[in-house]
Amino acid sequence: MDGQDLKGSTVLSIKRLSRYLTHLRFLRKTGTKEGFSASQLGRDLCIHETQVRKDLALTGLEGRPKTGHSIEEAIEAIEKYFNIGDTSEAFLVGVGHLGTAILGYHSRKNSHPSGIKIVAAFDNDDSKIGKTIHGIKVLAIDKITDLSNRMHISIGIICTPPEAAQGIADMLVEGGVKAIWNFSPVGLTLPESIVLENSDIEQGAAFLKRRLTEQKRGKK
Amino acid sequence: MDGQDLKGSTVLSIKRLSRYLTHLRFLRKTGTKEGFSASQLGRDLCIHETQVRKDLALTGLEGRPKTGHSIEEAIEAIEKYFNIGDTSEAFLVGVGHLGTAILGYHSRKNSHPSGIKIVAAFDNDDSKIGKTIHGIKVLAIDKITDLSNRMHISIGIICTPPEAAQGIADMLVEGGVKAIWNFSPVGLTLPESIVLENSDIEQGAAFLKRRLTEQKRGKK
DNA sequence: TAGATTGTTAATCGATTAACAATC
DNA sequence: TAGATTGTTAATCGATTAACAATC
Repeated sequence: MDGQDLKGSTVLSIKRLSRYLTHLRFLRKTGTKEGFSASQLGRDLCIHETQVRKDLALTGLEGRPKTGHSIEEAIEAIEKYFNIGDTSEAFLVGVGHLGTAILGYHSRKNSHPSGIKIVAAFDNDDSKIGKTIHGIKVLAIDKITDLSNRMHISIGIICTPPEAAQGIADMLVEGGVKAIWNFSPVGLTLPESIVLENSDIEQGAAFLKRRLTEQKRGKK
Repeated sequence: MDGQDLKGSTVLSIKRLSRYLTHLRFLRKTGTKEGFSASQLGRDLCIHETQVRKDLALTGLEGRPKTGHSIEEAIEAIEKYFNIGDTSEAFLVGVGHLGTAILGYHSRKNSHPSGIKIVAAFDNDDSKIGKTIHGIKVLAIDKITDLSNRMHISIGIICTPPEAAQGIADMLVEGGVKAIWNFSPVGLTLPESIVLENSDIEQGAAFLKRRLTEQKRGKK
């Protein structure tokens, strides 16, 4: 199986690979060693070593018995798996606190470690339109579809309040985006062909509340 | 099985229940009907109806054949399942863009729809310390442990750069928090008893990049 | 060589979906 | 009553882990 092979890339393996990449970059920056083994990486991230091997196999990476893998080679393989070198351009809609935070991660000129570059932002608030945030100009919502078509934007990032999310998604789809990254807590209805990732932050809060509740009730 | 029963609450069912709650609150606010069925809710959120029934059963909610469930009763049951009425107090560490965004969601005086209230924020940047953001005072990092102990804080929210995350986690644990909500992209090492939720936003970016890559390579 | 590690096949485990009796 | 919907048990599906041959 090589990196071009599409088989077996489930959402879970993809997100683990993202964690491997983050950790390996961290090792490259701070560590002294050039190599690692699947069991080491698994120990660091609390993931079973067989799982790590299967995931790494998805990228086409090959190791050597007894020696393990090269950190540098593994980083390259995972970056290629994610096609990080080929930057995807994105529009971000909704420049509230969260939108501004996402802009901060994805707008810097030369650093796109995840391979996504936000090239314009949109809001319906007149006091924001025209301003520049993190070097990105904020434009009016009604420009989304036309601009997206003309600039061949591939990703739309939705950071609006829930009421607005579906309407914005429709505009982005009409603008020809291939993927939508939805931070609003609503389920969007989209054409089958559109890639959708929901990053509803409040689900994390719910999880914590429930586990704390279990502890409390369990102790009674 | 009733709401006090701890069996079967996996991380997946918990996060689905969070989505049900969001959607049912939305229906209450905007809709005209008082009831819903598991199949309707499943259709709205693209979740199998049997799954919805099993998840709702975890909260102890009971419906009536032919009629379905009451929206109001379901919201109450899920809120009780998450113990949302019993607000948990939290410290937030790292008041960058993301930290500020999270503060915006969880600091407002009277509205804590997820049951988490941030009561203080911390940063190591002198230009931020002493300021008030979203009504919350920013304090120096070295106050975390002592203050957390004295105030009996139950949740620590980490929005720092990756290098700092483990050190902050240690301080929070020493301060007696029962749960950590980690937005930094590193795996934390914590005592078994601490509840941990990782909300690494960049994993969403990785997922989109991979799916776009598959589409592109598949078309070739 | 011996031992550590890889990569893969088989077994297990858990989550989802199907089937169906109960009932309003 | 008949039909829709609930709630649960059984079957299926997919993801994780165990086992093991290959090899440096």
